[in-house]
Amino acid sequence: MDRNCICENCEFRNIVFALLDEKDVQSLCDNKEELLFRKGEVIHHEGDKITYFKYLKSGLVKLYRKTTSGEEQVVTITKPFEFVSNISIFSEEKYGYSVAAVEDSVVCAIKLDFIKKIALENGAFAMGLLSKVSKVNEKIITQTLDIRQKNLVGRVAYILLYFSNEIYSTRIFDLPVSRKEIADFIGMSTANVIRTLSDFKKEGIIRIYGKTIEIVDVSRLEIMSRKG
Amino acid sequence: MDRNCICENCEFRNIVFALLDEKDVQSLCDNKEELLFRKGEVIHHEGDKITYFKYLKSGLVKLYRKTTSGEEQVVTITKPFEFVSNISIFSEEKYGYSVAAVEDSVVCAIKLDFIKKIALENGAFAMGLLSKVSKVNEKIITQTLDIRQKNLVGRVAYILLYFSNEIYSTRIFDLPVSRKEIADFIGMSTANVIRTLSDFKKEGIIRIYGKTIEIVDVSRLEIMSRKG
DNA sequence: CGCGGCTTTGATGTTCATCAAGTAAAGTGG
DNA sequence: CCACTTTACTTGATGAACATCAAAGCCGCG
Repeated sequence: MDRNCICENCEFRNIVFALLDEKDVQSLCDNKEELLFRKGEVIHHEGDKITYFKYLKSGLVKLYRKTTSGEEQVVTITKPFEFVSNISIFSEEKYGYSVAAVEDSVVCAIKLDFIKKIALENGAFAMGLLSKVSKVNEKIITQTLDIRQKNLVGRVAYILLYFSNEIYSTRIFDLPVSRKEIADFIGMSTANVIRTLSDFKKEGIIRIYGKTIEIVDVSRLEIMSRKG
Repeated sequence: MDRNCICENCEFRNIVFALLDEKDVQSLCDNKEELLFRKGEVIHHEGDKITYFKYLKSGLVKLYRKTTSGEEQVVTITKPFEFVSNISIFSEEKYGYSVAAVEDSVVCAIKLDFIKKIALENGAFAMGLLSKVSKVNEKIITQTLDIRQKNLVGRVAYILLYFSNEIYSTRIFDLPVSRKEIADFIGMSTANVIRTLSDFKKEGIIRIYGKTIEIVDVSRLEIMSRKG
């Protein structure tokens, strides 16, 4: 029982597992699996039964769903230590959204029953979960509403700033998704996303080398993001 | 201590307060306030400090926020027993959204600290909250994504079906909001919302008597809602 | 009964999707 | 490693969808 548990030092512990005692962290460790997904691989499909509490340890994933007309609608793209087994994990039987890796990703999966059992016994832990779930959902809602209020130019600018500020924290980065995926994310046509990126390039706001984007003029991009 | 507590029979008890014992329900009763808001009155503004756990007992409310360009963006319109002190109540200090009554409404308000205290001691109760919060958030996300994927005609059809099916459960009802508010909800211009309603009327899909709407041909409306 | 806000309709212009055709890039199999 | 195939990207031209503007009708309220 005194063997080492790597969960003890997991960064995620401070986010929702801070309030577990040693015994619980130990059995957490026994109940978890770490899974590697390569770029492009699907972590789960919408409609799959929810049996695991999953979160992203490293990499990058996209949440998406199929629309009635068969196209793909990207809900959000999210980085480590946000839930992956979004959104409905504590309210539904089945996933409402698919999740796929857009970069090589490591997912930590814990049996949902186990999480629920601990939460029932430990109100503080349950409240930690509640707070985290709220935060994640709130982010998605805010982002979706933010995007909705903008026009084409504003949306493309927003996405570039999102990757730069929220995901990579750097002015130069590799786009982890295709132009089409960006289009599915912001609800515009692929051709117009590309056109807008070209326009930004012509105006000297960004530089493009294939998948690599460099933001040259952050403040102008911010202005464009604030509506159009 | 054996005086009657009306909370005991409140319909909301079965939704999240089912797992409280008598003592807790009693002190819940002592800690709550019921507030009446007239149509048009604001229940709280975005940016206000969150101190109460609030839910709608009767009536109808809209969640909304101001966009950067100063317009109003309606997040959702929600009926009794959904949270009003949405969305960030367990994760933020301040409201991210305003809430206003669109019909005369009764709101039950309980000190948030009190709710948190109970949740910390009672994991089952906390899990009930978690489940309910997830469900409410999920609904908002799904609705926002559903609206986003539709065109003008589809959005107007969707809203009519939403009021008819989700809110009023009847084919003939009084619109609780102005045309402009519908426009702010579905992200289209007021003029085009009106035009589309007129078109539906001309085609015999609905009948309009001022604020009163009668849905004549549900199935055609459903077809229009499924994309355009 | 007159004023202001909500509603309606038409005309005009902008924004954006779609289509098409071509180029670059990235797999695939020999 | 090269030829081949496929998939992603790019750009222009066209038309559809939608916003905006303006003018008029309606309705409630003081």
